[in-house]
Amino acid sequence: VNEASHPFAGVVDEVAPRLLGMVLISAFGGVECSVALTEVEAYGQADPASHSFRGPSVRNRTMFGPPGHLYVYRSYGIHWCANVVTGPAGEGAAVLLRCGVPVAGMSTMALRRGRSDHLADGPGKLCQALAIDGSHDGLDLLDPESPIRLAPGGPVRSWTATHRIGITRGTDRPWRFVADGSSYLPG
DNA sequence: GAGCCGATATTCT
DNA sequence: GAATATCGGCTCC
Repeated sequence: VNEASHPFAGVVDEVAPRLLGMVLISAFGGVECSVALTEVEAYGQADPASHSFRGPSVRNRTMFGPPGHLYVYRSYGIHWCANVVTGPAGEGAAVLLRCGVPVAGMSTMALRRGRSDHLADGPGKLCQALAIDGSHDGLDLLDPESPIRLAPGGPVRSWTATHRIGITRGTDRPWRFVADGSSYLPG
């Protein structure tokens, strides 16, 4: 499969909304948990808000790898955050997965979260519910053998683009994408 | 619900 | 030393 035909090889802010409605699945210990993505954010090349802005480093090197792979980083020293790498290898772009609605494995996700609501309505919570951590950085999300993968989901009718959350630079870019409709709202 | 704040690891100045 | 792509507990309403 050449890079140009890869589903996530395009420009990050065009790929990002296409992730809405897709199902992120984790399978550990024979238990499959999944969420349908409802909120994502694009982080691109020459983007001062992006981890890739200052070039490759030990932390962000996965961002500069091929598209469709999982980039996981630690946020505020406490939480894990998951991203889908986009664009051709070498570009350094990725989409942060901010929110999803539970699809399967709810009881396991509730155990991991220590509560039965608000299972994946935030980037750190989403990773905790799916048991995603730094050891999973670099996994190929489109590999059927991968314990963490992406699958097509129900269609998202429409989405809204707004400013990104929790950043202080590059705030002008409307690169946060939220699926419209009550069943897809964060929270 | 909104607003404040501490926890904590890694990067950057 | 300061900042950070967050969260949960706490106070107030």
